Amino acid sequence: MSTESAALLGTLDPTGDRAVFRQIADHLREAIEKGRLRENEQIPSETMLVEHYGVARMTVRHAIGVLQSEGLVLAEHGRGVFVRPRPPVRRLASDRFARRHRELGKAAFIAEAEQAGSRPEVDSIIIREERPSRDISTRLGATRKVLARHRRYLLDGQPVETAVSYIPLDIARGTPIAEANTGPGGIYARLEETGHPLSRFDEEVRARMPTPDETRALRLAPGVPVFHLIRTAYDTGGRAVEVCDTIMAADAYVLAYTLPAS
Amino acid sequence: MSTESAALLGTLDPTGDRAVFRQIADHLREAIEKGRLRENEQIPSETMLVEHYGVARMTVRHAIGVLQSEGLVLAEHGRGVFVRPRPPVRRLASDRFARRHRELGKAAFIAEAEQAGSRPEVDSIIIREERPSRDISTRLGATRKVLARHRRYLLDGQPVETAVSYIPLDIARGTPIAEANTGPGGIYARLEETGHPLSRFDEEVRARMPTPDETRALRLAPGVPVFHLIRTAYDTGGRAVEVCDTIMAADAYVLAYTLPAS
DNA sequence: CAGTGGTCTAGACCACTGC
DNA sequence: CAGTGGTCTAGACCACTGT
Repeated sequence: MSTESAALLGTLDPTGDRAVFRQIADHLREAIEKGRLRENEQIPSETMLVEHYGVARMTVRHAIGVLQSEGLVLAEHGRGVFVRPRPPVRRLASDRFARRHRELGKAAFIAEAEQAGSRPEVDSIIIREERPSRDISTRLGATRKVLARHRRYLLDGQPVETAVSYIPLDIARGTPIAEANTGPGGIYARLEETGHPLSRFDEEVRARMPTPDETRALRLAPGVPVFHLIRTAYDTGGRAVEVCDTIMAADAYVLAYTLPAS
Repeated sequence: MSTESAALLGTLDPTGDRAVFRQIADHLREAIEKGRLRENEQIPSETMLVEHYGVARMTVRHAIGVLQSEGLVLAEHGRGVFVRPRPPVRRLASDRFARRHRELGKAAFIAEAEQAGSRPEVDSIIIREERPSRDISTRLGATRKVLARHRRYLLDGQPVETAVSYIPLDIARGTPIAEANTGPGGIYARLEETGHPLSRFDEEVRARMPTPDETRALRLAPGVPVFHLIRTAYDTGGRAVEVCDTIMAADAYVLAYTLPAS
């Protein structure tokens, strides 16, 4: 492997003012981008890089740390450092909450996953009454008591999304919305049955690095940001009847929207 | 300051198996989240943290590196490490390409910025004919030659967004679309005038960590992901007439969309 | 100038993986 | 067991900031 890495990697430029660890990171990044190192392939070990470049081990580790925080490689303790594969991507279409889907009788996530040949699961379900944060309360029209539905979604055992729905208590109490199983079509179908036909959803999208809690809940690799979605559902009377706060692993999703031109 | 930091920070738990640098990062993160360290406030210097915890300097630096990659703090050489303020956020509404805005005669970016009291600029403009990538070509219906319009947007001197528009050459050639200044309402207004009234836009949203090029072009701080938007404009005949590929600093934007319920 | 962060060394010991 | 990455030390010298 040592002759291979000599071809794979360049040599340091000692005159330039670019830090050595950055030059090493540049070499490896280029090898990945040019395809000389492929997905899931192991990059040269720290020992080999130390020998190849003639630098201290901490310098090599620093370079690898840069690539990790860029999301390009993943270190596995005792095995090696590997080029990160692009995970399969779920595409969320802007019509995913259209009524015709609800009428098919399955919750959106389950139906989509099964169609894609994945095994969907929902766990960590907590349903309880809460006093909403200021932000949630504002979005729900100054509501003071809500039903909160927490849950986590998994595909083939891999967590991909956590979500919390907030529904004003006067709407949710005594309905299947307060049950673990909300029945065919999910809570949106129940809202429409109980006097709140839906007119539209407003969705806000943010992206940021995860908190340690989110890293744990979604088993995120280093260098993977999260999408933070806040969706508000309105009934035909213009009342906000649900706010859904969702965190998703950004490398597992493409969000698709259609915007009107008129 | 040393007495203050003793109150600010906890003490290490030598029995637990959580690494020392993680414990130090946890203490600082908690201080930031609980508000004991405010926006733009300097955190204790490396020297102070070394004394407070009785560890090597590299250990303290590792802890600070964790917080940097989470986007919580920003190190300034020779000054100190500071709690990152949340930058002012631009909100992109889903009606931002509605015809009524174009008819006001200003490009969307300029109009929005001036209304918000910011000073908008556009630079790095490159307009040239290109052969599109496979992906762009597919989105434009297998077009083989396109006009590419590269540019960068700034607010108050701070770069916030880079964008490249691709327009099939048979549509763009000989029109103001091929000029640096496309005139009132921008290229969408010109497309509508030249036989391509617009019907809708499809927009795809991704988020990931930036490449080094993007870090430079947008002057991104460590720990800030980017939004990657790919928007396709369709005319009323169903033809894709433009693809716009945009990279935005994710900490400067909230994307807002409206989804239909029916 | 003193104080700050940035880079780098040359070791040490540990924990995990796979044979 | 050998080889890998993870943590940590105790120094060194440098570059930048502000007074």
